[in-house]
Amino acid sequence: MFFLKELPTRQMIDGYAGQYGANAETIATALDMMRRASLLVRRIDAYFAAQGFSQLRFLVLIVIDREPKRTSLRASEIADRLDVSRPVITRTLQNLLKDGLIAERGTDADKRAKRISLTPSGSDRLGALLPGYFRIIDSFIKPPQAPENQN
Amino acid sequence: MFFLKELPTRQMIDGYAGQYGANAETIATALDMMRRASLLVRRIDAYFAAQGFSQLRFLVLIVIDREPKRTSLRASEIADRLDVSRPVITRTLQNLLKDGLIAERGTDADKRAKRISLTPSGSDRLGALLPGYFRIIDSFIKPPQAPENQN
DNA sequence: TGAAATTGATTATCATGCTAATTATATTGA
DNA sequence: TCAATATAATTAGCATGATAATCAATTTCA
Repeated sequence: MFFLKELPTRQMIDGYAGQYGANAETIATALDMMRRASLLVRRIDAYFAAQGFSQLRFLVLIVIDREPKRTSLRASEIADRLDVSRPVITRTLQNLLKDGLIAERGTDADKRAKRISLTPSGSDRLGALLPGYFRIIDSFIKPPQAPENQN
Repeated sequence: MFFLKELPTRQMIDGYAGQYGANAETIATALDMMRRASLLVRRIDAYFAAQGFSQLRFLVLIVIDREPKRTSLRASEIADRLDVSRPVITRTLQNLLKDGLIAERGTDADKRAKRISLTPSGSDRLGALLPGYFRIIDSFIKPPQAPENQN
């Protein structure tokens, strides 16, 4: 996350960056992108929090659901598809399991591994969350009224 | 942060979003922005962590340093300029104080408030961190070789 | 003017990210 | 073949984000 509310003016960036040979235009573009993305991520996180959920749990359900030709993934495959450390995957799966949104089965081939699949309840939950998720993203990019700054 | 490594194809987005009336193009743009920003924030965080620092501490130093015509800010003014909760500001200031990078003085006008200023050490630290910071941002936007995917 | 409300800052506690270390199973190769 | 190495997953413990509750000082206004 990028927490600076008021981005520096081009002039200010020059004052900092100019002496290091960085391009102020480039820096301004990157800072703006980070700030905008942070605001969007904030909204998305707030949306999931309001549903007693989290973006990461949602993404776990998504990667299982979207996998072509398969209904389950190993924990390690889920970890491969998400840019989050393994222990966080473990904990997130434990929570999803506790809530009955996924099911685990051992694998025959490798006794260490687990196959994770969505339960009907997990599918339902995912389906229930998707419309709001897309609505937030959609309205963020092309706002009905003024976006940004909610404080 | 947005943790999905492989963004969904346009087709896949249509499969999810189309039924909810969202524009797949818009969604794809937003997901791409979030992913790119997340990767950049990761690099920046790694940079500061390698220096035993953090992006937030850096931003605190920046907002004090860049304030025109003043050499100190109240804690609450710092909080106003950063999109982070007050308790996090308190803790971050405590750490910066412990490291001797900022100094605190009470205010005459309001005995609750604190005026925060950079120490020479804090100024030096900020100056030492800036070049690397801009270099990362600069090279992320226009990469010398291939960017993205470090795992 | 003094009780009520507000404000600046902090503490307590929780959630969620991380790395390092551990456990159990599989694989490799001298 | 069996010791060494690698891999899947977990546990332990830390850092840093959040909210709710608290304390002290200030401001408001009946």
